[in-house]
Amino acid sequence: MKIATWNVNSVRARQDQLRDWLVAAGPDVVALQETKIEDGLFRRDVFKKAGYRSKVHGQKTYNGVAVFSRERIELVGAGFRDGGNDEEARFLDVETMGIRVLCCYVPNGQSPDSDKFTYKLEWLARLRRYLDEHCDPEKPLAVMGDFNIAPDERDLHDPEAQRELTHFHPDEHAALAEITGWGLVDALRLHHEEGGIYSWWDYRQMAFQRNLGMRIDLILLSAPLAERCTDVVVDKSPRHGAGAGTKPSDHTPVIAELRD
DNA sequence: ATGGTTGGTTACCAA
Repeated sequence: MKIATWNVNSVRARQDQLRDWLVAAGPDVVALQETKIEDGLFRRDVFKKAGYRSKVHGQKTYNGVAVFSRERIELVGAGFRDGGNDEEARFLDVETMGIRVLCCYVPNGQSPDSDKFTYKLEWLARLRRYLDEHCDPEKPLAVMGDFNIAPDERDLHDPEAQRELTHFHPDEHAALAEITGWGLVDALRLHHEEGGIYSWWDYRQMAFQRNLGMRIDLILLSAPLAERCTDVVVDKSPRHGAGAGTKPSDHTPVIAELRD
C-alpha cells in the first residue's frame, strides 16, 4: 500500500488537481495540510466519488488538516485535547487500513525571535507528549505532515544561510529529535542517502526550476511500519503544472510504499 | 539588503 502526505495550500484552489493526482498516483492513505476550509464547506463528496473516504479538521482561512483513505477511516481525535490551545486546526489522529495516522501541520515559526517560534517549539513538545500518552511505538504508526523543519544539511539548498533562521534552527532540530527519539524514523532516509531531495520550493525567484528548496514534509514511521517500508519518493508532478489554468501548491506530495 | 509569489481576505495576513 501507498501512504502519502501533501500540503495542498488550499483544497479549494487545488480541488481538481488533488482529485486528478489521487486518480493518477493512486495512494491508499493521504494526509493533507493547509486545507484552509471549514469542515462544512469541504467537498468530501467530490473525493468520495474518486474513491476516498475522509476525515477533516479545518477552519476558515488558515491551517486545516484532513486524511483520505480508500477504506473505512475512524477518527481517534482532532487537536491535542491536552488542555492547551487547540484553536488552530493542525492535528488529526485517525486509524485506517490497519495503521494509525497522525496528520500534522507544524507551525511555520516565522523567525527565531518571534512568539510564533516559541509556539512552534511548544507545539512540537505537545506532539511528543501526545505520542507518550496516546500511542505505542510497537504498533504500526505513521506521523506525517508538513513539519516546517529540514532535518539535516542534505535537506535544503543553503544550510549555512538558514542555520539561524526558521526551518533549520538548532532548537527545531532538538524538538524533532525528541519526536523521533520516541520511536520513529524518517522513512525517506531508509532508502535515500543523497541530498537535494526537496518537497517545498518558494513560489518566488524561480525556486522550483532552480531546485532551491527544502525537504520539510516528512513521513515518520514506527518500527513495525519502517520494517514494511520498501521506498519513499517525492512526486514532483503536481508542481510541474497539472493543466491549463491550474497553479501548483508550493509543496509536493511525498509517498511511502509499504509491504502488506 | 531587498524583494519576489501565492491563497484568501479585505489585514499594518501568513506562508
